[in-house]
Amino acid sequence: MASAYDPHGVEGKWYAYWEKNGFFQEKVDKSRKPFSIVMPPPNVTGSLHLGHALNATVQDILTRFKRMQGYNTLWLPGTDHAGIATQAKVEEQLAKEGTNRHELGRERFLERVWDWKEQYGGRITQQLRRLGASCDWSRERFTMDEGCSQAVREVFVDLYRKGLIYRGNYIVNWCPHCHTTISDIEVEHVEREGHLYHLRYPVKGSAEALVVATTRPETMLGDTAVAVHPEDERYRHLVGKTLILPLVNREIPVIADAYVEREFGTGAVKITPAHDPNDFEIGLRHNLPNIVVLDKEAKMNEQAGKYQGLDRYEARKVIVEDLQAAGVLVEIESHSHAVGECYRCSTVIEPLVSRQWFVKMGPLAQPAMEVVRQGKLEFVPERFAKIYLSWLENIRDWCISRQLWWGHQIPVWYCQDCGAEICAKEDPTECPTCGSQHLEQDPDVLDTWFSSGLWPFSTLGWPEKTPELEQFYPTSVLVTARDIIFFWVARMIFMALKFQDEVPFHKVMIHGLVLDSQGRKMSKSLGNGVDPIEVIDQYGADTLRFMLITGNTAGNDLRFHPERLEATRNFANKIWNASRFVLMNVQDYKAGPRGELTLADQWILSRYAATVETVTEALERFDLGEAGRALYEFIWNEFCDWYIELSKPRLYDKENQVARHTAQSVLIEVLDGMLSMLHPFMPFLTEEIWQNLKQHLAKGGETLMLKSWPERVADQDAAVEQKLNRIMDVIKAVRNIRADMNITPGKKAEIMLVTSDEAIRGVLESGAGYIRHLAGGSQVEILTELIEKPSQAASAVLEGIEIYVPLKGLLDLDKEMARIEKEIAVAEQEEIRLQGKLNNPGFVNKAPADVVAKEREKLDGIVSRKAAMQARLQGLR
RNA sequence: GGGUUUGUAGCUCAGCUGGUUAGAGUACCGCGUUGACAUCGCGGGGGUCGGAGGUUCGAGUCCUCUCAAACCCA
Repeated sequence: MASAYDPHGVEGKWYAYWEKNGFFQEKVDKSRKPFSIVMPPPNVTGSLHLGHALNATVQDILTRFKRMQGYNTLWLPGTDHAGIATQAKVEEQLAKEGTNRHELGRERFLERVWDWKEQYGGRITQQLRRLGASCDWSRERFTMDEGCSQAVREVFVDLYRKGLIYRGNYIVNWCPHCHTTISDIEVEHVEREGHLYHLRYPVKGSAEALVVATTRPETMLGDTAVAVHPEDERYRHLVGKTLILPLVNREIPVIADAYVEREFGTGAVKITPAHDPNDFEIGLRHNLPNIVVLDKEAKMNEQAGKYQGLDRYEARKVIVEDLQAAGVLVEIESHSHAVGECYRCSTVIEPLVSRQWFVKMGPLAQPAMEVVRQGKLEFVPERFAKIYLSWLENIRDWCISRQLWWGHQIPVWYCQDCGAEICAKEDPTECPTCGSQHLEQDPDVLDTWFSSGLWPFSTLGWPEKTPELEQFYPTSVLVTARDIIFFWVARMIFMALKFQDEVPFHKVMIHGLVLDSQGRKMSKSLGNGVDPIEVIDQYGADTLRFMLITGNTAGNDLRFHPERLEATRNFANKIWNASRFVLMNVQDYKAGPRGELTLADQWILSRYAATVETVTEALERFDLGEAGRALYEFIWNEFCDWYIELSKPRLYDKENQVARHTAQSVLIEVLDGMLSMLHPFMPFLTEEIWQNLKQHLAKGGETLMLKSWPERVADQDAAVEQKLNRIMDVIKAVRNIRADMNITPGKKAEIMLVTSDEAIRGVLESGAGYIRHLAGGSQVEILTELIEKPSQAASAVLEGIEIYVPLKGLLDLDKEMARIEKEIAVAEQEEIRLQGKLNNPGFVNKAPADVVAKEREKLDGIVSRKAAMQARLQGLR
């Protein structure tokens, strides 16, 4: 084995081995408890980013853990057809070829998209393999595959027939760049500097005028009213009067509506129902006409008269000039306000009234809120339940039609002869009303989230009643980032409740976003993205995985710091070398009953037991960071720093084969368990090592990933741990002396330990060898008392133990006295603190007896330690 | 405007239901290479836990207010 771990070659080798042998696949097995996860499908156009890497790592850890625990495990992968994104990719291609989708026609265009998907769509799933994802690729799904499409049809038709899907003329978010509607949550609100234009609208038949304030003067052409607050004294007399709309000379009414904010602008708002969602609502309340003045390119249309053909921003300029010339413009104020942008292309969206398909949310949202309120579905961390609920409480109907070609085409046909509207699971051939065969399908497709909303059950075979659906549904947990709670999580929940009468998953585990080192979102435009594949190439997948999950706590965002990768890489190397040490020293090991366990053996087995417990419990509650940290500490600080060192004398002692064999057996046992627990976190490294270790194990197997999870054995031994802790304290104290006294590590020194306590004496005697070995002792002498204190010795005092390191002629007396004085000062501080506490009647009377006893014991220890140090100081003077 | 989160060592973060002298990694200082590892070992310095009140015998941890930052919603 090389002296440093090199992930290159190792990772690909084991992934291929696992996948080829079908270790990721499990058949439905009713005799075992199921554990299932459906992967949030990444966009088929996408390539892996760190967010995916974190998401997949979390799922993989949980899956590998549960698999080792013996659950019937399924982690189902797949990709999302990503309507706009994918269509845009192919349109880009076509543009390069000098053509476009309209020239190609719908059918040929879709062929091209499928071709594209076949060719490039597998990229992200290949990248997930690099990460070590142990999902069952044999069950990989795609939101547009046959089964998912069938489910979409089923759901659409059912909701349509129940009146939960309707078509209507409403205001929607139109992206002039993507040429499609987008849903409310696909609009990002961005704070922008703009202007507030004050315009004077004359009152008909009067010299008076009403001044309105607006950020979008160009939409005035579509104004159909002006609104004021009903209780606004300034304008009360004008309500019901008629205004003359400048430039177009249309008569519009002054209406009263409580929506108007009196303090904002002039307190009078122009109402353009066709181009503003709030105005649209007001328009409905007051029965106002909608006048659409912008077209699908966001250019002024024929309703705009002489402005027709102008882009909305050019139109603004021209109209403002005209208004000024007409004396309508009163003033222009600077004003910053939130502008809606398309989440994909950042084009300012245009609210537009048009005819679209909607899902009626009220009846679907209610049960979706109930299951969370009743605890049938839990969010981890639970605070995300609040965000989810408040969103559903204010939900508006969901616009599901998209003016794209790539996606699930809406299963509604219009009869060209009688005008009938047909919604059917199977494509109809003739009109059921008039028998005509002139049917035309609605050209729009469904929002991508409509199909991903069905993901937890469509991927398990629904609408068929499959064994998979029966065994693995509801899924155990959904793991996802917090930014798609609305987009996706909520939709899966209400769809599942509607079509399965059951939650889609028992728990939702929300993790944070991966940010750059300055805390900014990673984005293409900022160029601050980090490619996980590059990280894997450089450090290995195990390092990336471990760094991602130990970086912070559940639900919080994580800043990406390259230095942390180095630290984790070092940890991987540490494991590698500790394992290398074990393997090098067990070459001759033969299984068989071991001899008596030493204190060190008992100690590491006790610590191991505690670690199994901590790690298992942490994983059970999805606290991966805690589990990872517990493993890190056990492996580095306990196994490597102490146990390996403590085992060396026995391993190197050729005289005592029983002792050597016993040490070997404990090393093997602990290493085996340690690798098992670490496997979900660092699958490649652990498999590589374990394959070398398994020949020494009673229970081998083909792969570590199918090995059973270490049992939670309750043999943690507090007495043993206390004993070894005492020995460690002595070793640390001697090391401390040596460092302070500049005794070079190579130089051995005599160590004298004095104790009058029988029990402590026993412990020291059993640990004398350890002390000599780890504290650089030439010999260790244990005395009950010391009549003549050595004057030429450095010393330290522990509870019940005095330590002397004789330094013939080398002792710097001043330095030694200063050392002791400093120690005494620290002890005194502590004594004062404890005395104060124990003299407080409130504490003594009200605190639990064991807490008080502990404090008293501590004080006694300090007092005697201090006395011993003072005596020592006297002796030196 | 409403909501959520964060504020602990120079930096990045732990610290579960309030109870040892508040931890780790990294950085820094000193010593060190004979047989797991210099991607290492040993030792060390460094924090009035954002601020102010309060509850409590006891607060980094609970409550109120306040300051600062990030994000979400309107």
